[in-house]
Amino acid sequence: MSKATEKAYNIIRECILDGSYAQGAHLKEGELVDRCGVSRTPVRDALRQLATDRYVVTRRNQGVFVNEWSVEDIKDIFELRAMLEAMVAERAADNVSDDDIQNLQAIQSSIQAMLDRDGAPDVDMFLSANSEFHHLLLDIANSRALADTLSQIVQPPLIAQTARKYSRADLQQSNDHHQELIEALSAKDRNWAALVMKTHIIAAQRKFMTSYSKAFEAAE
Amino acid sequence: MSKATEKAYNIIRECILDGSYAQGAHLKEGELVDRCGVSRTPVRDALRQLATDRYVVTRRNQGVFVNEWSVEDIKDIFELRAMLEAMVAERAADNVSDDDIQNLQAIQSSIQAMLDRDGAPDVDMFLSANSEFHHLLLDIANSRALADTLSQIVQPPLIAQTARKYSRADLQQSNDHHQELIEALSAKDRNWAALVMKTHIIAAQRKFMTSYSKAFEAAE
DNA sequence: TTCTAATAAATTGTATACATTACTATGTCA
DNA sequence: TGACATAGTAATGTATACAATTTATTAGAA
Repeated sequence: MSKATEKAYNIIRECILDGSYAQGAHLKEGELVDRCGVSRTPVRDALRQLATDRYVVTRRNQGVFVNEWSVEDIKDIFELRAMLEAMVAERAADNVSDDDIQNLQAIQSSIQAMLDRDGAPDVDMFLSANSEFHHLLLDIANSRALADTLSQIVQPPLIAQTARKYSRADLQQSNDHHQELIEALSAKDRNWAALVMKTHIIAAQRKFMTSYSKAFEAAE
Repeated sequence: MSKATEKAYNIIRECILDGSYAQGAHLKEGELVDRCGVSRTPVRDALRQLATDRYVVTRRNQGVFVNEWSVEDIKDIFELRAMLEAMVAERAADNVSDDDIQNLQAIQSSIQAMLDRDGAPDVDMFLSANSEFHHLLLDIANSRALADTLSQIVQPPLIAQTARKYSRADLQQSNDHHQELIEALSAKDRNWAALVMKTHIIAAQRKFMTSYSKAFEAAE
């Protein structure tokens, strides 16, 4: 993405994530031009990219609207993601090197160190390290098809929106899963790795769905 | 997509599919404007859409290039598709109605009737009926996440490019798989359905890879 | 000759004016 | 009052001019 387009993309994306534009809201190009300080051309480019990333949907001659996700949609996304990430884990188990193990372990340990400190857990740190962990796995799995597909599945705004509600216990469980996954990879056991990963995602789903269902019901 | 954009999209896509633009070729906007008879704006929109559909890749300040697929990439795509379509089959088995079964059977029978006729098989008819069959399954499975994901996985030009090389026996086997899938769905047996579907895709992969590998080697 | 630097050409990125389409409000008729 | 037609407004779609960047060409020096 070029400079102006990227600027518009980030601003609009942030507005969707923080709720400035609610689900189903109509994003008007003129307004976005004012808000982003660039002309219509990069705004339109940004909107196309946001459509690719499923933040918005485009309707011909009508414009762009914030994508709406039902509870069923979210369930399906997690189910799909569990399957895809399990596939990543399997392939990673096939390809993994000693160096990879060390790198994964380093991320896991850094999260653990954060969790062991007193005070409120640093959720931002967790989110970025967690994302790093999964991306490293994707590298090891070495499949363009998987990487491309996952990048468009994991996006949905809703996840980023409510990921901050995890408790310390939730984060600890997640990092325990990471640890067990590293064991499975060290053993080059693709079945074990796949099952740990499915567990990991399904556990995340459960925690997400409880908080999301409430938010969803409250919104109606 | 709007009128002009759609026109440009179809023309450029066709040029990629028929090889006018080879893998890795640089698609220049100026040239495409001449070829499509529309201005740069819709041409650029079309290129963005082709990027989301994985026909091309975009490099900042450099332009758009025809996506290149290695043999490994193609393998991974089929593997991924097998898994996704199996998931579709499972969910379809859960949701399927009597009407759905009849509609699927109608498509299967129309393909069979075509195959039973003398002379060369009508590959175009097969491709469109086959696509109809899989889309109907996707409807029955009723998952936006799956539908969105599959729509971007099945795209790769290469498949459309060499699908025409299937023999009558290949097409018959494919339609036999469809028939068995309908049986599995009638029995509402999600495991059977998933396995038949995986078989279906893997068989297609095998046939595709043999012809594609040759084409790939010849091109070097 | 080969590498580098400067410059020219070509290409993409951005802004904006104009065209077309969809939406809204108003007023008329049933 | 309500439905429909119509005019006006506002939005998206398209074309084009201008800016920034990259790529190609040329000239010069080692």
